[in-house]
Amino acid sequence: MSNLGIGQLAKRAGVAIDTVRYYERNQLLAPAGRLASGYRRYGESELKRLRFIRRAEALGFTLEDIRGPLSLSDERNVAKVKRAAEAKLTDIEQRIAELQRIRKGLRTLITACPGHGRAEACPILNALTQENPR
Amino acid sequence: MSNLGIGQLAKRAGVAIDTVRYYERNQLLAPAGRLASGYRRYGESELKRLRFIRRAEALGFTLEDIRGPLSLSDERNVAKVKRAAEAKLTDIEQRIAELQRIRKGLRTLITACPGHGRAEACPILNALTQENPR
DNA sequence: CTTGACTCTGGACTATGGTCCAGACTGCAG
DNA sequence: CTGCAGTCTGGACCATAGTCCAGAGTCAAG
Repeated sequence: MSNLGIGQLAKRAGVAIDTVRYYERNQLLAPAGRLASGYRRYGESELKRLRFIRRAEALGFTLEDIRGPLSLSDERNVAKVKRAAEAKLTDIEQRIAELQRIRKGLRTLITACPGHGRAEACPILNALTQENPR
Repeated sequence: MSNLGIGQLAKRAGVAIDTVRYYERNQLLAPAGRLASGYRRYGESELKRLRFIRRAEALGFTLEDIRGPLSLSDERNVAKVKRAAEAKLTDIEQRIAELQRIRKGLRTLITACPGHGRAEACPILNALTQENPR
């Protein structure tokens, strides 16, 4: 271990090989060391970084966030990381609120719709069709 | 009214001209009638359809949903429309649940993070870095 | 008839996060 | 040494929902 080809690294991190190269191209991963042949070589630190990225994604961070506030060089900057997490939380809360608004609308319409009969009796169609849907 | 150019139609429906043409290209709108010059002409029904599409989008339907279950030919099929609305509700609820899971994780980490000091004392960084984050 | 606004077309481009491909080269086991 | 698996590169492509552009043609007011 700790001297991995790109295939082994990808497998251990649970990502595709192309994803590793994509991350390198997009500065999420530092350029890998190379063998004389040009083959990339990785150690434990790259594996950790890759797992770091995956966990950050699972917390709702975009790759752009990870490139920026959560970048390699900032992994030790606690204050910046906390601010990034707070900003992301605000963002997530707004998305939840928006989806809840949509859910409420759908629930209201579904409850009121008999599921058969004339289109004019279907509140879903009416809501979509009328000038002032409610 | 009821004999509109694409510009008037777009303005009344509150969308961009390019969006109207995009919808036509993608079968969300039937091919428009044409003048001898090739200019598209629209009436009230197209305006209604366009507004229908916009409202459906606001309820979380994708253009693919609108092309399918909410297509022009199905606007009168109450049972199908209700099923589509129910499926969309389920979808929205799953997205909400996922975001709530993420929100919970972020809140826990933010609350526990002092916002300064050693990186090792920052639960956000620990969660992202460690093998078994919690 | 001129002028400016409107419209036409096909195709390129945006952001996001990758995925896939061809053609060439390398590493390693037998 | 052969052969197969692994890797290299640059670039094309996916979905989503449009947006923008150039170059050409058209409509309507004055």
